[in-house]
Amino acid sequence: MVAKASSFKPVMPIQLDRSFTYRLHLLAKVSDHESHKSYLDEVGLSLSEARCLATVGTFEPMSVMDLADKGNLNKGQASRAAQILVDKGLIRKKEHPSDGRGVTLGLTAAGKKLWDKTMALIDARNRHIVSCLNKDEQATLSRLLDRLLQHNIGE
Amino acid sequence: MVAKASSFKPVMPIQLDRSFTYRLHLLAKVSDHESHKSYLDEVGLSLSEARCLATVGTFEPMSVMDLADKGNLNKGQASRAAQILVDKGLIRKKEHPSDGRGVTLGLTAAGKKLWDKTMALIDARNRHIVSCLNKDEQATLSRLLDRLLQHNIGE
DNA sequence: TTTACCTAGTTGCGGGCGCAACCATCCTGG
DNA sequence: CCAGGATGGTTGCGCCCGCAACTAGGTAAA
Repeated sequence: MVAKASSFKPVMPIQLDRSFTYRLHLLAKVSDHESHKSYLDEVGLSLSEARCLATVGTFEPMSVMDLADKGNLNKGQASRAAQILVDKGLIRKKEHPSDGRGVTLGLTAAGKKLWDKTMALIDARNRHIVSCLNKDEQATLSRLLDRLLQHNIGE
Repeated sequence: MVAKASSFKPVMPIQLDRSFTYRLHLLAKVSDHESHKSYLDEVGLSLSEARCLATVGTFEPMSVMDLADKGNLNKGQASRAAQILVDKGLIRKKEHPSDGRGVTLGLTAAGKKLWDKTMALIDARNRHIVSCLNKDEQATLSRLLDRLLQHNIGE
């Protein structure tokens, strides 16, 4: 007999590992994990550091709050992420000219150099992850993603 | 003039917040966050606890390694998650009959009751998250997800 | 001007997770 | 039998993140 401790499950209520949230969570985890390794190898930055550098380089000059918005972080995390990159000499923190509370984040020269490499890496990762889909399928996925995001953000 | 600190960006190399990894990461984060709140409200379990309970209830009897496999956790996390649910009186840990190292995880009576509620919740969350798509679109998304997972797992 | 709120940013705390070291138990070959 | 390796499970450490408290600087109204 098979281990008897369990009750019968004649019909599985839902297929746990077929559910959207399960697969979505898994795909994001795998994708993040691969990206993390890639960024660490190629530019010596963790996933979150690379994302932060990419964001600052793309939208500079920006405040910490801007970084939080664009990077989908809370302000605490944005503050810490920025500080890490400042400590690494990749971004610069200046005081805001007219508001004594605010700061202005921007790339240093070293940061700019690494930003170029990082953006290329991010691009490569993005192309790789969907390389199993043809152009049409990629476009479809993109549209569905947008719909899902719009529907699920701020519900 | 606009803040001068930044260099010109005549052509944006890639649209950071349009990239697949960005949107995927964001969608998963939002989805997990909503699920977390829902589970906490309705059954008093965190996201990971609810997932663990759902998994054990679906596949019991199972070992800690089985839990790690089915729940996409490493064995450390699986061990801790199981212990938390044991401490909450929801699952039971028995020693494996023939292998002194192994344990056998299964639901307690209280765990079974909460499992029912939890599975209903997970089902509701899953239906809600894709409720903005019609049946065809959901099926398409499902197929694309599977392709992406197959391509990106163990690359 | 002074009081009360608002906002930008920092920091402490705790949970989730990956990783690696570590035990205990088993298995296999000599 | 016993030495060495494989395997199941636990635990310590560090990173990432959400949350909330806190500081400091603005702002508006009495």
